[in-house]
Amino acid sequence: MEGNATLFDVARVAGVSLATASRAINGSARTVGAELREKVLRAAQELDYSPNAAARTMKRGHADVVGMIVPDIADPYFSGIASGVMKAADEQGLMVSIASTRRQSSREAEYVAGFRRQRNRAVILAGSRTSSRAETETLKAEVDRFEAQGGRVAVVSQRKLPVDTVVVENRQGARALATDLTDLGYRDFAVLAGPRDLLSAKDRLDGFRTGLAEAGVELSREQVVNGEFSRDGGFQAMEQVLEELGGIDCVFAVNDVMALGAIAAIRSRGLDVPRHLSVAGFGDISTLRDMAPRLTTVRVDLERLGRLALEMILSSEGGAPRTRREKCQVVLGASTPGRKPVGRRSSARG
Amino acid sequence: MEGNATLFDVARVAGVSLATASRAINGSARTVGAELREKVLRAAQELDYSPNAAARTMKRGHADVVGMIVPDIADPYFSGIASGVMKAADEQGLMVSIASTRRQSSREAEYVAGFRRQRNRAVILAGSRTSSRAETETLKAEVDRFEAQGGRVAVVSQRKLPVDTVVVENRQGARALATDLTDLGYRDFAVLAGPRDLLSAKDRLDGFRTGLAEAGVELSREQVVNGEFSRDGGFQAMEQVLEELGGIDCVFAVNDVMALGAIAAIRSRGLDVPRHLSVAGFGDISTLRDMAPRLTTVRVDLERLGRLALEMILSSEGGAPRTRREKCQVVLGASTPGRKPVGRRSSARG
DNA sequence: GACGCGACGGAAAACATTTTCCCAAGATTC
DNA sequence: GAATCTTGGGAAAATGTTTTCCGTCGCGTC
Repeated sequence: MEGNATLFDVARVAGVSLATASRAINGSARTVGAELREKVLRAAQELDYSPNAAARTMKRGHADVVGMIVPDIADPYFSGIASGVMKAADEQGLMVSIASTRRQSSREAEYVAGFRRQRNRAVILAGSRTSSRAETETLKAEVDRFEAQGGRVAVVSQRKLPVDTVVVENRQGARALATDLTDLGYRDFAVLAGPRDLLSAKDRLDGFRTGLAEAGVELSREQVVNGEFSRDGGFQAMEQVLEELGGIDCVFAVNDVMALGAIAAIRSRGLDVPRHLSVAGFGDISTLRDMAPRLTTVRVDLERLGRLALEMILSSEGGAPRTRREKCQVVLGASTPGRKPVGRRSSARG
Repeated sequence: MEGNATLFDVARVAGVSLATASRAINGSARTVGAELREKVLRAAQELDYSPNAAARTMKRGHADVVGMIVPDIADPYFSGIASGVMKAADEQGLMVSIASTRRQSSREAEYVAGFRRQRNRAVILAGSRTSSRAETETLKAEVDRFEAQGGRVAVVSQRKLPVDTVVVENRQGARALATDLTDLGYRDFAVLAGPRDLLSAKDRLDGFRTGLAEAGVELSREQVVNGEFSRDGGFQAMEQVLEELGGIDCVFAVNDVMALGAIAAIRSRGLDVPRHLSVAGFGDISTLRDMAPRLTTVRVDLERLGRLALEMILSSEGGAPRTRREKCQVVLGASTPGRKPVGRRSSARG
């Protein structure tokens, strides 16, 4: 009971060779006679044998582990994706290592390097690519190294790196949202646009702007306020809007937690959503679905994104990187009731 | 560029021995002459050398990875704890592997075994212990094996296993909540009590009952409804309460997402919180802090729990298992306004 | 009855590190 | 000036698998 029985010990106890023991335990192409197999299995049981994954990894050249990098695991958006990855990984008998960059995207490259050291079979990068050229380059260099060494990489969000990608159709979703909101009668918007260099944020803003333009609505410079991609970022951006902007009837926050912060900011001034101001978000994170008023948002199937990314990686034959586009769907809630043509809101709808 | 340069290659290019290369790169007790070290480092850089963690693990006997097991990573409660673990792990240069049991606690033992195969340095079990004797036994057996092999184990929740534990003072918190609620004038409660065999759920119920008893309030059998530990579980349990129970003025859901489900159920009947019914939860998950009305709940510092668990593990000298108790604090919100002695609620407070 | 063949067991060679032991050369001490 | 110490380099063992290659045995075939 000194702790670690090795396959060698198992073989000795079972009275067979190392090769036979190995074949009996993890079932190779070669068959092992029934009684010997039985003996080996019994010995393993008796010795509390636990195969040393590190040794196996060394021999095979890769670990049956996939790494995942997220900006913040406590953000429901990413924990949703992670949940999908983990479910799919479990079905494939893979373990998942997760690293959180705490929203410093510069750290992604470090973690990719870390996963390379572990000889992980694959890495999934979730969360927005940035528009910073330098960062993208260092990340790309690290990703190349990872792939050169035999690993696979997939990204969930934008197609910015030449790897398998699950693209969230942020533009399409935000554009559809804009269409629906203008159909409801809104004309005067503010957008809480997240960090300037975050592509998801940027795409959502762009798509929204496109949708508005199709309805003949322009978005001026002051109507777009940047801020952190978090609840607090939404809160602050909203405060700025409330102080500097008048005549707004609807606020679009480029993600749900920012919308949450925005609503908090609005309420902290004694105003009401949607009576004084309507709010829409993006993502449809589950914890917010029961909020009153129901937040108008754009639904993204987060678990699905994660699952698709993992499946893509595993089915990949090393050919050209593939792209899978995932549509999103507008969910209208009471946070953006229809406006009467006159300019006063109807208070029904839910 | 065939992918993987080994330390041997680095040594060859630098014109030194394997031993020297190793010492230069990971800095052992032995010093290496400045110019040789320089040469080695340059060679490593040039070759894109990436140390093989598996080989290192094999030699050392343990991987610099900590495993973490949670019931559901998409639940903000656990992603909060995970976030704390990951932050602390990062500071220590450790990687984190996460496994989600999808609330089948019987799978915990399997994952511990999996982490044992990986030779992980430590495992953190988050989430409630169950009261099932059989499950606890198999888990304990697996934990013993893990420890026999040199790994450390910590648990976040109850002290049910003889390992380092961060105990959440569920009883104390729920009791304080009961005290506060009775002080506010509530007398007729329903408790949405979660699964029967989940200790966290059970402890919160017990503590709540104790607090009520101190105020002279009894909880009858019908006033306690079991259900899943999730939003949907809360919803269903609440529906049951609404159908079968009358005269209730306050509902205590043993966790926040259940409270969320309960509120949804209440509203789906056209009733209002807190006008028709007050609701309290447990956990104070961050996404719900901006909900209107503010949910009365018991705050648990989730990140802290995770951090403490990791620190406990690392500082552990293999002595007797230690226990660290973490208090929780009642947060009163507008979801449980003070009742007027007469029986009508004052509508202020928030 | 020699020959080929299928099935199955074993020896041994990797896989990439870390670390112990040995050794050489220069510095220090009496 | 010899003995001892210190400093730093190298050879090689050890870590636990997987897998290739080889060998053997029994059996069917011509």
